[in-house]
Order: sequence, then C-alpha cells, then structure tokens
Amino acid sequence: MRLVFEQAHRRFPHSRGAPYRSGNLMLHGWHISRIPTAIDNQMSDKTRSASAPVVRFAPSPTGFLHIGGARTALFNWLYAKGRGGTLLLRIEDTDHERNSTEAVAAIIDGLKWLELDWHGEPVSQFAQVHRHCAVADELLKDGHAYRCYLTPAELDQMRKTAEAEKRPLAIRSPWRDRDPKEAPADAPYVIRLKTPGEGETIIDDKVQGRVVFPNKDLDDFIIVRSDGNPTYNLAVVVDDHDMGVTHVIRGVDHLTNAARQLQVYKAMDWDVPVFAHVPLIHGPDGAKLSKRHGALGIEAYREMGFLPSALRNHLVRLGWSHGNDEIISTGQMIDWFDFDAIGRSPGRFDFAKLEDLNGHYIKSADDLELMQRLEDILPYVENGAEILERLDANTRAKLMAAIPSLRERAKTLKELLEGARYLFAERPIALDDKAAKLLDGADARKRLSALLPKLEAITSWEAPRLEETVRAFAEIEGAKLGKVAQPLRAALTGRSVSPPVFDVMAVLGREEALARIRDQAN
RNA sequence: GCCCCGUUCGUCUAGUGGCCUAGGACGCCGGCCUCUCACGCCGGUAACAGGGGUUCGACUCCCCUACGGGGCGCCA
Repeated sequence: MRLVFEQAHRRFPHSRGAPYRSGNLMLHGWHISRIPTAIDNQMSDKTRSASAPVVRFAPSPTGFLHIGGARTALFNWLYAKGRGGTLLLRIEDTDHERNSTEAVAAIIDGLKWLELDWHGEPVSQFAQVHRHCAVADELLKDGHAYRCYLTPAELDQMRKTAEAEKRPLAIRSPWRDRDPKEAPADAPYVIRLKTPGEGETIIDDKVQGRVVFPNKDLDDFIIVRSDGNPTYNLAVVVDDHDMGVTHVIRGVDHLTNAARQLQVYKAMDWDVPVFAHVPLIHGPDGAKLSKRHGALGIEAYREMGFLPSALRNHLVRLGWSHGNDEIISTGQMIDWFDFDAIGRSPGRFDFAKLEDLNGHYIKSADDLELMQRLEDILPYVENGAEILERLDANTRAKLMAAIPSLRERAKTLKELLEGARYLFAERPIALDDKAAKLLDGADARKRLSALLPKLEAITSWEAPRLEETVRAFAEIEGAKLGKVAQPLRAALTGRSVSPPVFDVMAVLGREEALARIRDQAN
C-alpha cells in the first residue's frame, strides 16, 4: 500500500503540466483522497446546515502526532461537535521529501486513539497540485502574481544588505514591474504574489484579537517554486476554500501566515474564513517542546498508561477554561467549548496533573473498558509480555475480579498492572525486601501457622467472612490487626503494599490463597 | 535585528474597574481515617513581573521597561 502512495508521488512529477489526477490513494488501509469536485460539494452541501461550521485539522506528516497537534485537533473537533459542524482531515504532504507514510499512519492512529473522528477520508494536499497550479495561473493571468527570475545569489545579497541596514527583509522583486518579455529564456523562475506593499493587513482573530500587520513588512511571497510546485501558503488557501472551510483553528505559529494567506483570498476574491490561532504548549521547563522533553508522540501517552479521556481533559484545560471546572466530561467539553475562553499565553504540559486526572478517569471507567485498555497496552509495558503469556480464562477472570480494588490505587494503567502482579505470580512467590522483613519477626510465621486452620475452616470464601475470621483471630492473639494482616499480605503478594488483604484472598481463590500462606507458615 | 503575541501561587487557571485582606485544581507540607498503599476528609504553604499614568477606586484600561514565546524559507 505504501508503494501505491509513493508511486502516486512519482507519477505526478513536480513540474507544470503533470496530468490531472483522479481516484483515491490507499495507504495503511486509509484512503487519502482528492478533494471532491464542485459537484460533490453541492451534494454534500445539502446535508449541511448553512450555519454549521466546517473546520479542519491539517497536520504535516513529518513525524508523529505530538501533543500540540493533538490539542489543535481536539479544539477543532470540539468546535465542530458543539455546533453540528464538520471536521475534515487534510494531510499537508506537499513537501514530499520530508514526508513519510509512517507518519500519516501514526497521526491517524493517534487521532483514533484519542477518539477524535472526522468526516470522510483524509485528504492529501499533494493530490491537489494541479488545482493549486491552476489557481496560480489564474493569479498570474489576472496580474495578481508575477514570474520572478531572481537567483538564489541575488536573494542572498538582498538578505545581507537588509541585515547590514538593520531593516526587515521584505522581498519586492524587480521582476514585479518588469516587462515579462525581458525574461531570460529557459531560466528558472518562481511565481510571487503581488502584495499591496502599503496599508495594513488585519487579521480579526477569534483568540488573538485584532492583529495588524503593516503591509510593507509582508513581502511578495512565493506561491509556486521554481520546480513548479505550489508552496504551503498557496496550497492551504486553495484547499481551505475548495473544502468549504469556514473556521481555521491552528497554532499561533501560523499567525503571520494568516496575514499572507489573506492576500491570496483577496486576490482570488474568496470568502475569508474565521481565524482562531491558539497558543502553543511548552515543555515542563517553559521552553519550546522538543524531542528531548515533552514532544512525545501521542502513542507514548498510551504506553504510559493514560486514558484518552484523561488526556483530552488535560489538553482542553491547557489554554481553555470553564470557570473553576477541572474534571470535564467530553459531553460538557463539547457543550462548553468556545473561543472566548481560550487564553493567549502558552501553557506547560504537567504530568502530575495528567496523572491525577487519569486517576479520576480510571476510577470511573467501566470495568470492561478498563480490562480492554489494560490488554491493549500489555505489549508495550514492562513485564507486560509475561502477563500476556499467563493471561487465560482463569487469570483474566481474576484480573477482572481484582479491578475494583486495584483501580482505587492506580493513577495509570501501568500502575494498575503493576498492582496486579500478585495475580500472575507463581508459587512459591518471591518476596521483596519489605515483604521478607514482615515475615522475619519471630511471631509472624508462627501466627500464620496458627491462623491457617481457621481459614481452612471457612466455607464461603468471601472477603467479609475472611475479614471476620482474621479479626477474631487477632483479638484472641491480643495483637493489632496489622500484626496479622501485614505478614498475611507479604505471604499472599510478596509485597508490603497491595489492595486490602481480604480482597486479595478472595480474588486469589481459596486454594491458591491457602497454598501461598502455607508456603510462608512454618 | 525587525514584526506580532504574552506575563495572576512551582504548574494549569478563575478574575472583564469596586464582590479580591485575589478563588479553584494539581503539586508540596502537616493532621485525621486506617490491615499496607491509595482514596477521602481537615488544615497549611504559595501569585497579580517592575515602573509610570487614567480613575473616587485598578489584577482588570493606557504607556514604558524587563522577561518569555512565535514568526521573519523555493518547510509546513
């Protein structure tokens, strides 16, 4: 399938006049499709109410879905869901050299895991080159753009001069007003947009407010490269327009692009979408997210044992608020989310808070869902393979039975699994240092021996009955419950920490529990 | 360097001129509960970057400075 995608890229060389492409691409089981034609749009327009927003999430497939992208996707999704709108997914793959099909798969996988759905098939921006070029030609024809024959060396010189004079570089090519007939034959050229040069470009941003850019600072940016490929700033505008996008919600790093893109909208006389540029997310130290810290792929969070609901909750609270609400269900998010409550300053990703949130969601999750998620991450966690090996009908039932007591003390699925290890341990179970110490005292093992017959006499092996028995025993012994319960815990789990011992015994089952106690009694 | 944006407890934030001796959450510290660990509960620590204005009154409005961030590609 990957081949198909690569082939398609090859089939449409980056030169003018490549054949128009139709049909869809398949990749990792996902269709990457063309933007529907105008006729298709008319059809789907009927199903959309006039006021319902159309938003899009447009990641570039240069890597995995990172946390900032995930939040952008979430904001778009929430905005659409809350208003009966549509979320579209477009892969910005025009820079074929830096793209990878693995990245597309990772992004799609990440979105699916986060449970963010979109409408239709993901769209490949690259598949639209011809349309982008057609628009560029139109711009050229109408005099809104021009061919520029400036060489890299000349550009470099301009840059240096600007720097020396300490003024910003705003390229206004001499070719802007030159007669095209003077153009050197066969020389490579780029197509630049003829921008106003004077006045102001105003972005009325839903988050950033009214942002004014002096046009003198906006240069005649390139819309088509010398190899005939359209650039990003042209492609987004054309695609957003063709896809009927009404609201562009993306990171602030695109704010200055919005000013440039606005020039394209104006030149084409197209409706301008509503812009909302949301602040970025920083790493724990306040610095920009980098690969070293913070900028993990979304799948890393899954492997750390976080629930998508918890991640969504944390993500939405980063930069957006609804009064003092902290734990916000997806339904509430959808109802409440709007631009006016988005702040303008960047937030930091806080693992401690995510863990706390995750703990809440683990507590309230459905047993079956939890079980499923647990099994899902088994391949990725330490000792997971071991557990996976021993997971059969019997152990699965035990795990299921233990979940209520385990979930209370776990902040992540990983911790939950860690707490469940006693279920999978094989006799004689190994004691950790603290557990060994609990059984070290002169009385501990003796007590276990004395307790054994009482436990063996129990007919209904259930937590309340077990507790009753042990408590009565402790009383007769004149010992505090802890003096009996702790050695018991050590014998049953090999550790000093576990869910309540009576629950442990119940979950383990009569035979296994008694056998473990016998192993440690003298 | 130039352009744009920001700055409330350690962190995420509430706050839209008087309700603020600034509230919540996470974290941290203490206590209670207790068979361990958690949970839960109670209590504590801790912030309006600095300086000028405007106003009867500024966390809230304006200006400057400092600091932080983003952008300034034939990347997206």
